[in-house]
Amino acid sequence: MLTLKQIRFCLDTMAEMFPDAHCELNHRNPFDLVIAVVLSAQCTDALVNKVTTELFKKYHVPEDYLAVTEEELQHDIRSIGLYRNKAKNIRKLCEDLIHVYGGNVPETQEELVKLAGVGRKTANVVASVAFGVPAIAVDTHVERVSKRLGICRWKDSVTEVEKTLMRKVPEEEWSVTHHRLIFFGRYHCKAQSPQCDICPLLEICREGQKRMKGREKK
DNA sequence: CTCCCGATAT
DNA sequence: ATATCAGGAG
Repeated sequence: MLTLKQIRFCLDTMAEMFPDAHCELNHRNPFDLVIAVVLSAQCTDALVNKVTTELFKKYHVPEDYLAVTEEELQHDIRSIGLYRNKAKNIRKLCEDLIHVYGGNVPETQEELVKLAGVGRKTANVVASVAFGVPAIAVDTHVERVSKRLGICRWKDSVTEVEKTLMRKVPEEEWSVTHHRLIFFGRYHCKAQSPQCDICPLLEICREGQKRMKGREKK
């Protein structure tokens, strides 16, 4: 496990590598963001943006998603994958936004997670990006990077990864750290081809050193 | 735990 | 051909 000082080194290095790490899901307002993040489950953000470019021209408010049939919405998001679940969730989510929240998106994680298709990770992204609430959403990149570097343990659940990060990173840095971990994971410490050979964190990375050793015997 | 699922990289 | 992608519900 990394020391607090080593974690600091990781965060500072990632800040240099990705000084402009930010939310890459296109959106005009909190409502669009909720839709985009729900759609982004198990799907690249590039593909989500491709779909929402057209989707957001057709749908603007929760009522719009209820004005068409579920089959039509499925068709409009079909290239995303998991489109049956997502279409159903989005419609239920829009109903609740209208009936419980007066058509507005709630601002706290507690309220957000009650919405259909919105789990802990999505709630954190929306609260953080749309409303400036300090949060660390643990997605596949944050989890993989935290485990490879040794910020947390391999066996840790997503909830435990989030707790560990919140404990070891100052609250005012939660949101930027979250985005830097994602960029680091998405563009450098990639799932299938991590760039260990040119990684500035190799000296403190458990997994990276293991991988580089396994490569010498070739 | 399984299921949902098309697009893309490897 | 297979792994992976800003996961969540049952």
